[in-house]
Amino acid sequence: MCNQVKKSRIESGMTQLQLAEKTGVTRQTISLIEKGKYNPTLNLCLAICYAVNKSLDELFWIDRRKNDEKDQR
Amino acid sequence: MCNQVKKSRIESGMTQLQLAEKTGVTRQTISLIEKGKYNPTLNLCLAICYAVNKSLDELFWIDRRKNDEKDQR
DNA sequence: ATTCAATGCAATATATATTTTACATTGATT
DNA sequence: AATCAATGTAAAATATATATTGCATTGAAT
Repeated sequence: MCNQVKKSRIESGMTQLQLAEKTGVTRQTISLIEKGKYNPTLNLCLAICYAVNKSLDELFWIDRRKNDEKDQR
Repeated sequence: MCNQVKKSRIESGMTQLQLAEKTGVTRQTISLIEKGKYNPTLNLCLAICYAVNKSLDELFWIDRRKNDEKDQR
């Protein structure tokens, strides 16, 4: 519902663990990012992009949040 | 040399302080991001995009790092 | 030559992203 | 029905993004 990481990872035929290893983080980190419960770091976003061969916009762009939505920065 | 934040901020006619206020962070945070010394959070990247009306790719994309470059995640 | 806005930068404090370890569930395979 | 890979999740620990405060410099304007 938030980002396209899970979709792209599956399209790339990778498991969470494989993507985690390829990007140098933990499986939980990948899991939580896919669940939209994490606010990942730019460098990690880029690493994921490289791993699944997508751009930042393709994986992480979110149309301008409505101004009444709470954001956690 | 790393991202296009400073360039886009200036084109938008904003000062570091104005961009900081608009994105809900501190001036130092903006300063360090522009200097490429910070690894900002995705939500902050998005807030900056919205503030200067650019996409993630336009502001933050970095072509796949050479594999001998150190990365700090 | 002063003033002031904009910026760079440093030290310490705080919030939060990420790790570590561990356990539970589901679905496929045997 | 037992095993195993893939995933979800939780608590505590660690690393690091961000805030806070404060001072220095530069350049434009007066």
